[in-house]
Amino acid sequence: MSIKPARTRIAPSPTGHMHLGTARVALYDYLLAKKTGGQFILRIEDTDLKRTVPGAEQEIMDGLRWLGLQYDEGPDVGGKYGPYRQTERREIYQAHAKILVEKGHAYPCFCTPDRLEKMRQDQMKRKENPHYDGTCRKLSPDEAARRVANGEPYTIRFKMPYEGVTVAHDHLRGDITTENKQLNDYVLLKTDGLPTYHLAAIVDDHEMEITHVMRGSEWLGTFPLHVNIVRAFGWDEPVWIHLSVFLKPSGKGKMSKREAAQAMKDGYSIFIKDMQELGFTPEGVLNWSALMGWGVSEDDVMTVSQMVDRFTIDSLTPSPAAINFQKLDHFNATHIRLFTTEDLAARLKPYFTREGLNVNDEVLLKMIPLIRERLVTLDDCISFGAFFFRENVAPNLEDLIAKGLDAKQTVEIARRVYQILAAQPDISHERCEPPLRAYVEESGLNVNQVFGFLRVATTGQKVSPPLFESMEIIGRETCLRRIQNAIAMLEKA
RNA sequence: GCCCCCAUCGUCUAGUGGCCCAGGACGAGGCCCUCUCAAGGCCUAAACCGGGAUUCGAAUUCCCGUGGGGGCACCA
Repeated sequence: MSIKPARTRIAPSPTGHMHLGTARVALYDYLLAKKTGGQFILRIEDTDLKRTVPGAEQEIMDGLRWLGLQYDEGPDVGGKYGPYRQTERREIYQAHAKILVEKGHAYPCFCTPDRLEKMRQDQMKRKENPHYDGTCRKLSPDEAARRVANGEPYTIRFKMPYEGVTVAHDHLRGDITTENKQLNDYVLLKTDGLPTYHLAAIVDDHEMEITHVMRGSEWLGTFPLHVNIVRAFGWDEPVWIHLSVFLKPSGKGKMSKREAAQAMKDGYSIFIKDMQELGFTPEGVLNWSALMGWGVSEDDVMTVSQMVDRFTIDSLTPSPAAINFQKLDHFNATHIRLFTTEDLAARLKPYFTREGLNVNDEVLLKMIPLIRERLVTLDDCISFGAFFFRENVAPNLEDLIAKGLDAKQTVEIARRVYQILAAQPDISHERCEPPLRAYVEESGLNVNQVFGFLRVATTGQKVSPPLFESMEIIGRETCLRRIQNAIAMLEKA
């Protein structure tokens, strides 16, 4: 691990919802920057005007902030390497494209999309690899300049060597050798004057002094191109790290729209914006995604600061990883148990409020220790603890009836239980459990028959936090009233 | 079709020639604890894709298959 401060960047394009994969790369970028005392940068790659969707940029910024991956430089925070939105940097790319043309590494191309498309069709028909045929590469500089001056629309293409090989070095995969004839004269600058990714990313990474480029392995195909562009400029290369992609849970192929929809049905998502709503925590999501593609030998529950301590780019893994949502549950639940009561209270409150419940802060603080280890997602607090904040509960009659008994027999139990509890000066755990246990003993009933009734009567549900601790929080008056209601229900049955 | 990448339990991974009859985590199963549900504790099953080669010795190196993934745009 280099001790020199690293400058890393996450460079998403605002073309849709922020994906889990983006979050993971951002996390690694963040970890490396923090570990080395460097900077983590957000750059928006919005050069495809047709695909840019309104709000997507904001979603990315919100997503990063929600995750706690605050960038040191970016469109909305500034920085001395700005602007951080590529559409605001078009002159920079045009100037650089010009440099490449002047150095003989690029050339203007006047071929129309129609001609290109026809050319491609012909090549396919002849079973050749689709590639630019080099028509405009043969143009003399003078003629090219004349046609440009004439106002003819043109693109700038990179002049890829026809012969030889390009050796590009990836930190995780070693040297990757590609025959140059496999490569293409890619377009660097489009007719609209905006750059393609290939030019924009390379220029920006250099201009912004990015030291480590982490990106998805879908860029491996054009990796040799990028390396050639850097070399054509005569610049130093960053450390390149191509991360593997995420596969769908079955491991067969990457996540598609269909899988994303299925995940949503199961209460999961691959989009960051959904995570909070589904009750996931930044800690859980981060810890989970960190471990897909990063090999940590043991004790893999980590906070972000622990991740910073342990992170090295050498421990990243190159193989594709299947998404495993069960593991998300595990990490989420584990982190929830690590939160302080106060912290958890603040995080839970919005979910209760969302449910239309009026939260009493004192009660909230008291009930949290009871439900904490039962929560997998934050919104589970509703099913486990909504009854704490309701005036009345509405149990099902069949749940109320003790197992193996009928309504009539249960009424007997209920009355007895009421009597016992009403006789207590308070409804504390210490006070209530012993006499109730004694009653179970002498009546010959089993614990679940008695406690089960009480649980359903007081909480309204069959599954709840520990009974006596819960009753203590619910309070004497409310408990007794709820038991009375239950008795009334049973009597009517 | 062509090119590139990847390959250890079902899944995520540790392992950089002997420490490995392969370790951890999730998940699964069992037991304990127990007022429900959890949590927790203990235990079990579960993997080096196949074939060659190098070596005294290979999960670890090299070849060839096979499988999987990605790419072949004036998209990123």
